[in-house]
Amino acid sequence: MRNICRDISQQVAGRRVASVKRRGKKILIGLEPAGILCIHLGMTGQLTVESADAPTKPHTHFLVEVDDRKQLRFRDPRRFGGIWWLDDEKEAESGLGPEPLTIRPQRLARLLSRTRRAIKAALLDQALIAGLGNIYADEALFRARIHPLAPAHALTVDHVRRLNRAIKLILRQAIRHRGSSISDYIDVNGQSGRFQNLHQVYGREGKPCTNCGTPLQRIVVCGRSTHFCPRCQPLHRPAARIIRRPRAESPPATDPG
DNA sequence: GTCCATGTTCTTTA
DNA sequence: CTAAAGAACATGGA
Repeated sequence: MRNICRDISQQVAGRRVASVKRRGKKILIGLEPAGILCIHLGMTGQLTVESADAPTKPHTHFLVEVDDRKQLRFRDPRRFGGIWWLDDEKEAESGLGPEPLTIRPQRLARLLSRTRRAIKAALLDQALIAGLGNIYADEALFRARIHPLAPAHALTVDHVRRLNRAIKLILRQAIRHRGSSISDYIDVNGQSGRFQNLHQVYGREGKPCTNCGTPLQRIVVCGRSTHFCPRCQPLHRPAARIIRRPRAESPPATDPG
C-alpha cells in the first residue's frame, strides 16, 4: 500500500461512495467507479462524521466534505494509523491471513501447526489470521483456557476447537458492545466502547480470576503486555524429546592448583 | 520526571 | 528459513 495521504482529497473529490467494508483491521471505503479509500486506525485513530461547523480537534489529519454539511474526519494523535489509496481490493489483501469471524477450525489448526511460536504471537500475526489485536488475543486465550506461551504447533484438536469458538465469541461480543475503547476512542454518539467492562484478563493483573479467584498474571510476549490466569490457562509443555545429548560446554573447572 | 498504551515495520541477534 | 527481541514511530494519561 502506498501512503498518499496528502493527495487523498484530490482522489476522492466529487465521487460517490459505492461500499464500506472491513478486511482485518483495515476499513475499506470503495468509491465509484473504482478505487478504495483504505483507513487503518492504528492505536489511537478515530474516524468520525461530524457537522462541518464542529470545531476541528487537534491531530485531525484528514477531512472530507460529505452530504448534509457533514464531514468525514480522521484524527490520530499518535499517528500509528494511516490512510491509503488502493486501486483494487486485491491490494487490501496483501499481508493478511483469513478473517477471524469466518475461519474454520480445520484451517486454523493447519495454520497453527506450521509454526512453533507462542500461540499469543501467532494470534497477533496478521498474516496468519487477520484482525485480532492485543486485547482480543488475551481474552480469546482465556476463554479457550490456553496459556499464551503454549507453542502453536503443539495445540491439540480440542485446544484449537475451543480457540476457534473463543475468537468468534469474543469478537462478536466486543462488536455488540461497540469495542473496548479505553480512553482514546469515542464513537459518533459520544460513547466509548463498553467491552472494556467485560474484559476478563486484559488490564487486570493481580486481580482475582473471575473463574477461580487466582491472581491474574501479566507477562510480555513478543513485546506486548499479556494477561492470563495461571490456573485456568495451564502450560503443559510436552517433555522435550532428547535428540542429542547436550554437549558439554566447558568441563567442570576443578582447578588443580 | 516515570511508565504504560487497542499497532506495524524494520533491524539485529540467535 | 524461523523466531525472538528491541527499537522506532508520536502523543497523552496515570
